[in-house]
Amino acid sequence: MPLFVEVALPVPMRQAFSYKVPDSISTLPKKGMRVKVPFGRQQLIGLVTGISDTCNLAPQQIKSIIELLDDEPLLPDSLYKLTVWAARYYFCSLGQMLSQAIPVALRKGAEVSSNTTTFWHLTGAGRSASLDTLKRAPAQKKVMEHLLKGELTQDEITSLALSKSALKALHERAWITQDERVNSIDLSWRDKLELDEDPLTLNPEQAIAVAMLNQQTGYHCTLLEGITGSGKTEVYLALLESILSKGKQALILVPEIGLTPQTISRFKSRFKVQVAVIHSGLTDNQRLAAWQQAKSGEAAIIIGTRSALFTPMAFPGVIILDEEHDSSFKQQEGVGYHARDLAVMRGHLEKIPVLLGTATPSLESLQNALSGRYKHLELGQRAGNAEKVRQGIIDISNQPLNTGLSHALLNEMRIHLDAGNQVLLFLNRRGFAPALLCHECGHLHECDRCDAFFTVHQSLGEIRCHHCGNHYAIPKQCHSCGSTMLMGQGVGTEQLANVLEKEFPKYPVVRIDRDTTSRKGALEAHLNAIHKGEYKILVGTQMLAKGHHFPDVTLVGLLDVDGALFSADFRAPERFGQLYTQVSGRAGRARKPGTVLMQTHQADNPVLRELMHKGYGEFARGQLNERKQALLPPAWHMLLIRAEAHQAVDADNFLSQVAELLPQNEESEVIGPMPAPMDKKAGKYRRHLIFQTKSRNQLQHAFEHALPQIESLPLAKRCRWSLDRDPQDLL
DNA sequence: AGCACGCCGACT
DNA sequence: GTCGGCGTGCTC
Repeated sequence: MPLFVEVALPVPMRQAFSYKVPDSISTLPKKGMRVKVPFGRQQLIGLVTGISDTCNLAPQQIKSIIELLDDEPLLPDSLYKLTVWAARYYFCSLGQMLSQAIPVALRKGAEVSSNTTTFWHLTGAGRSASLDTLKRAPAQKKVMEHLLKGELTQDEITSLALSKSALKALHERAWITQDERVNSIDLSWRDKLELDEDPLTLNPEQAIAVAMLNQQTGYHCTLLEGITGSGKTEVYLALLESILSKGKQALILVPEIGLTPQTISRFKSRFKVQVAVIHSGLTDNQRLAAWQQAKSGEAAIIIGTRSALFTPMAFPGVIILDEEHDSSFKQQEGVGYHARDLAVMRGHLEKIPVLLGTATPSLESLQNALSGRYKHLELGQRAGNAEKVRQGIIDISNQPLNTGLSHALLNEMRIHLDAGNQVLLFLNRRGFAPALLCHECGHLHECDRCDAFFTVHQSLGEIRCHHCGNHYAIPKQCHSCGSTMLMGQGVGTEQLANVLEKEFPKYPVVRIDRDTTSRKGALEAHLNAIHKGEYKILVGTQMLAKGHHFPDVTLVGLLDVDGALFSADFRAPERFGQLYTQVSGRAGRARKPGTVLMQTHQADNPVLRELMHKGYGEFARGQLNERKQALLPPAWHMLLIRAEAHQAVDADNFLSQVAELLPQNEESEVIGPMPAPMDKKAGKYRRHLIFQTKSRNQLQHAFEHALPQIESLPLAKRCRWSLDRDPQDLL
């Protein structure tokens, strides 16, 4: 009887493909095993998603599997289910989602080392046999000579390039034999957990949080809202101790490994267990090794970024997601999955607790905590006796500015610098100047491929578009009127650093942005130098705010508050509130009191005032209310449909047709099509359509219904389009 | 997503 | 005359 399998392939088509299982394949394929199949003119590796003895395709259309790559399903059932759920939720093909969920090495067909090892050794007959009788079988003689020295594993046989047929012949002669032995996996940590250092004494808040967490059984999601310095990591460690001592593993997700080496080393140095750290510096094979350690249960703790969410665990115990508000947990390219949301779903499926930690909860998690879906734990006390920061607003309306710096800020900087401290300035614009302006005709030089101005990079002698990478030498004459009176308009980090060097010649300046840290290890080197005090003035973009601790920084200046508050992006205020809270929580730790100053034209802005005086918690609740009023996430649910075409009308018409296919009523709304905030990018026109519904299920059902019709629209082939569920930004 | 086929501009 | 640009179409 012929046997057919359904295979999910890493292609964007939302369908499975059927293949015949040839007689040459003796093992029965099972759901979740990898197969190599012919696909068009190429060969792909996919996962079996179904087995059946019938197929309704015409026989000549069906090809056969080339190879079955596994002898058992690759993923535990819970992870397979998670992936199926995610593919449905994010409206992508199962194959695409599955290929996100397995290590690259396995995607390329690497072998999963099995739990057993095959050993070859001599039999009694073999030992007493005379090698002279093998004169005419040199290959067999070679095998015998090797085995006389001791037994060999199958892998060693392969690497010694010993002949397979010689092995077979000797086996038939009963001179040699093989046996399978279960690999010794060291799981001793499960029986007796040993600590490498003593836990710190918890303060009452921490102790209560740990007690609450330890009470839970099965699935539970907890938001741990702990202000900077309140000791969240110590709570994680205490929770880990109880999980590990039960013989269960922990998966810890962090925004970016390179940025939090201190936190990682705390996990590593507390327990005498194997810790698998999955970071971007690993090769495909190292990643696979870490994956297998987690799968076998050898690694008790697994620490990684977004993609580590899919790491299988033999003894799942807990998932901890640190800095849960961080936007890097949402994948931006391809399938835009959110590791935080999937972590919660994984916790459900594995029946284990999930802990989300942050000083500045995302509005999504805050809403869940307030509504009671998540348990809400708060840590409000700072460990140690750091003093509260001084905060202030500098009103720069009608104030003379020196390259974006007010007198008030410069004076304050001088005081802090002269006292021997460091000063940190945030400016969210890279480069020298955000635009090149003609002083005579007022022409601003615009990228010819995007709807954006060129940024001037003085040191590189070029103008560069930050949206597509397009760049030219700085023009000598205006492109519009030919005047040579060209000047930079606005201030970027490069120019700011230059001016500060002149203004404060005694104090070395360092600039941290994507331009100065693109080289691998450059960021770490800069951070080290800052910690050693080699620099006194730190100029940087958002990336300087992420998880760094600078104990000698006593003054933080935010130069471009207005830009952050008045953005086309509905999440901009939330992100600003998080940034502000993170930096003000870090200014002046230890004995030194810190000061945070914001320059703005909107000194009376109620949002700013609320953030300053009432703190992030109140601010976030206010923002949550505004989102509810505006029917924005997380109150409503959003799907962003992006379309891109050479002709703007193609994208427009396509999205209009999509809009027709979607329901519009009191609980379901379609906005657009409208030009994307960056209308033209890299020479293509971009349009957006937003589909919003009151409930998650409405969105799911309505769009699932519309999707096949959308895919069959003729225009769907004329433009490039993509779906982004729960979009992080609309740019 | 790849990969091939296919039809129009600047080069040996 | 060809090499190569990317538009379009197909993949069990």
